[in-house]
Amino acid sequence: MSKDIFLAYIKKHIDLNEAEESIILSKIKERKYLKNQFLVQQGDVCRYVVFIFTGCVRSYHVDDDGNEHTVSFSIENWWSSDMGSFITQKPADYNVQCIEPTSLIQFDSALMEELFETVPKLERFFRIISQNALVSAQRRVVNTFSKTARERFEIFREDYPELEQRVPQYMIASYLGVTKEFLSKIKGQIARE
Amino acid sequence: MSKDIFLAYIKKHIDLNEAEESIILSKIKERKYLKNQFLVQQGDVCRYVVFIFTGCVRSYHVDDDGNEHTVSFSIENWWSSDMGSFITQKPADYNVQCIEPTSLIQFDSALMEELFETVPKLERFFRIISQNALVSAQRRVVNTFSKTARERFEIFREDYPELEQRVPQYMIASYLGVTKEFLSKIKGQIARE
DNA sequence: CGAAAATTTGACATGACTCAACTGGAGTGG
DNA sequence: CCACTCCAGTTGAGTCATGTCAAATTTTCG
Repeated sequence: MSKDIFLAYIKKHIDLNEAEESIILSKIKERKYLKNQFLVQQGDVCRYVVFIFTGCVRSYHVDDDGNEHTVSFSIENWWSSDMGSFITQKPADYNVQCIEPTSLIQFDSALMEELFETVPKLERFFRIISQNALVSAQRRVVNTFSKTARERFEIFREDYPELEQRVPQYMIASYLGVTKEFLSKIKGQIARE
Repeated sequence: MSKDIFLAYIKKHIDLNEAEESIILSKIKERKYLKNQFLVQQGDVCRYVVFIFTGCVRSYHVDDDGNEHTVSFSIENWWSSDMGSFITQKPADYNVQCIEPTSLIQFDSALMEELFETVPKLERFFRIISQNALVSAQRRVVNTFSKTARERFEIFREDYPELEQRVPQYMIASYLGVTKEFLSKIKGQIARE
């Protein structure tokens, strides 16, 4: 059952006993979204952090010129949210939208706190997750500064080989920080070699 | 006393009782570094996370072409480390170097785990800290993609007004993701207005 | 004071963007 | 099942933001 996926995922990072497992199972439930549905819209307050069973979700910011900038793609066994908005309860900087039909667990603040109280180990779990995400985000900053668009694209392909198939090219461009036209030219250039 | 700064800082995020405070105080001690000393060198394994009382520390990556890319500046009441290396015990991607005489606390893995065991609330504390840092890092990625170098510089000035005085310009340039020459031209342009 | 480091400035080069036109599916509906 | 539209992707010409390199100037500090 899909909730077990979640337990298995937690147990990659911390140990859980039976009691803790059943507490967690009792508090979470699966929810489904359709392709193109929004989990958060930029400007709204983000009420949930989600854990994804199946599907794919994109977080992106639309700037003053109307250009989209993809912050992250989240797929099976990963998290998504506008954390800044979730924590501060201020308007979200990002849209969070399903780009496939998606099945997930939604955690609101109350549920989070309840889980932390009843299973304090989960603080550790989320600490570890957050630290890992921070390390990736910093690496992305450095890559953006030190690599050309083409290199970043090649790294992206290696790091997330499945995503290139699942995600429209213009979204990948906006994740890499280039225009869709330029990414297309890069692909052309690679193909010609 | 400077260790109290650390307690006060923790207490901005979580509550501590007397017992917890004294446990923490008993386990930490101040250490001083001179200007230009390295806390970590790229390629070494990072053994510490540090909390800074006074001074300033820079994390930066040197790429294959020999160019520096600043990941972060850390000053009073903030953290520094190569988290990726600290967590995985693999060679560090970053240099972490004092750019002022710096007084700090060093936490190695053993001390971290000991603190987490004796004061479990600290897991929560570090979760919160990490989440906040993640939010900033993501915002930085989006800014890099959506703003010009000049805009990024102006945002930097607003966000960290003190740093511009304390940090050499070429390091700021490498934090913003531009060359030192180009940042100089931006400043010239701003001054001329 | 003198040497090294940091910053400024200018000429030139280029990676990446803009805009506009074109191509090629993937629906949709008549 | 064809015609039409819509959206994604491609391609090319021209432009711009930023980089490179080298020289000149200023600041820092032993």
